[in-house]
Amino acid sequence: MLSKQQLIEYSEDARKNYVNHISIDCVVFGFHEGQMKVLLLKTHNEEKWYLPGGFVLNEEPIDTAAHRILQQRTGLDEVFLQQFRVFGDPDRSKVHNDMYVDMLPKDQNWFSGRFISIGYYALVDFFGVIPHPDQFSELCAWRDLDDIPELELDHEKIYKNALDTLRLQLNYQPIGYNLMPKEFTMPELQKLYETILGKKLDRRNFQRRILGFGILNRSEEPRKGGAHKAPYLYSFDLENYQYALTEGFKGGW
Amino acid sequence: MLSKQQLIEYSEDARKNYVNHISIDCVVFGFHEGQMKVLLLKTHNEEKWYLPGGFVLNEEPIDTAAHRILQQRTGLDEVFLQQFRVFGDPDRSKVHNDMYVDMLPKDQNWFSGRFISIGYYALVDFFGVIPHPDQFSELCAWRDLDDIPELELDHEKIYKNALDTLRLQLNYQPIGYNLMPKEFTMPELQKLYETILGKKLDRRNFQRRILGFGILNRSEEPRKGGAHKAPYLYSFDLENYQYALTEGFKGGW
DNA sequence: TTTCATAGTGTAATAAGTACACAATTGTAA
DNA sequence: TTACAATTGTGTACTTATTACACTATGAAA
Repeated sequence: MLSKQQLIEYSEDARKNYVNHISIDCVVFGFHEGQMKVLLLKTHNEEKWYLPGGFVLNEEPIDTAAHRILQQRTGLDEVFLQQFRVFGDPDRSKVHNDMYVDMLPKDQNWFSGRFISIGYYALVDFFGVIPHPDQFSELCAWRDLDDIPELELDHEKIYKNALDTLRLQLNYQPIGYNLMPKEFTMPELQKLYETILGKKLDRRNFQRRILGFGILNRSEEPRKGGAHKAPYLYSFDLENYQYALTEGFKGGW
Repeated sequence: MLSKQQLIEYSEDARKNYVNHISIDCVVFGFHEGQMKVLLLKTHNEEKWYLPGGFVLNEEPIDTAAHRILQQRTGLDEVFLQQFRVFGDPDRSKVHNDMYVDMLPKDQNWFSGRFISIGYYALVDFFGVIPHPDQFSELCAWRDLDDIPELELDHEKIYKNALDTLRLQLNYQPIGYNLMPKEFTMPELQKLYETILGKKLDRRNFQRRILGFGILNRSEEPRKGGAHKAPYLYSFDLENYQYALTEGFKGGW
């Protein structure tokens, strides 16, 4: 929560530079040590968790705004970003309206009105991210998919909706390129799918299917290191990957 | 285009009642005589065509706003409506900004600013619709999918995006209930799919597939009338249809 | 009653998805 | 050095979906 002085400054700046009534919320997915993770913010001195978000500059395309917001939270310039839904319940930001209602009169108070939020989800390279809290937060951190804290406002709804969308996308888009390192083993890639879907997959069938997409190259040298047979290393065939991204996997009708 | 007096009245009303910077545009699909159709508006004394659209009331959920807007254009209370994408290019409403810029000072002019538009598509019963032009338009009319005029602003992009989304949805959702009459023949339903997809399908395979979804009931009595074998009549099994709507058709992963 | 238009139906071939088991390789500990 | 544990690579039979394709049936009009 902002102090009165902070609110005055924030509001003045925001009212001048941002499009009123519009916000952006991002669900940022990363993958590390066999676990899917989401980037969350925790406010100062409170156990209140939020999705990273922000507003749209007056002359800024909304996708650019989402990239800018993510750049600020993660340090990353190029991420896979996709809008997936608008959240426009009139009461969705009521908590924030009420929080600041007494501090500033309505016509000066950035948080006095309703915000309709555009939901984006991002797939990012875990190691590329340097989490930066925003001015409302003391902490910006990864949380495991199966250890998400209670989220404020309607952010749980937004997060769940993003995950559902991502699961659906698995059926007609490749997604690993933005989440995996350059080289990876088949079991590692399988783990990514399993953690997104929240269920186990059959090793052999997974391999056949994913290879069938034709977006992987196998390198000659396997990776050694464990007390077991050395797995092959794979990397994405960028050309085919890009093609699959735009064309989709299976025809349907 | 509004006259100055109209603009003053419209702006005053809109600025009081609607959420600024947000608009809604609807792509309304109907089906009649084997042709997929879209509902379009034509402005007074000009050959300018638009998608039906509107704004969000101050305390109104966005889905409700979309329903209200559609109710005003079609007279229909219950339609299948789905948001599919946000269009937020800062220049997208530039033509309208410029059109009215000299008539009213910025702070009073509803059309002075940028509008970020939430795209909805609707599937409606063709015969239920009584098209009502809005105050900008002299005509509200159905146009065949293969005879869409040039559209103003970014409405062509919105329309095409809606159609693409609809085509994708065919793969994991039933869609006919909102477009077909109570009873229909298999060839009629096939025509719907063909006109959405813009291509011919095989009769026998279509039938097997659609029956496989388990959302159709066949009535005993066929429909007579043509100089050919009388086709069976089908209707949707609402319970299964509803289930398929929420659960989707095929599993994928 | 013949003909035309269009509906109903089935089957073989191919491709995709599922379930399941054994052999190979690496590092570690006996 | 050898046996073992862990985990990888690979193949096959079975089932289910998809595709391609052709004949028979019926109702109305000539």
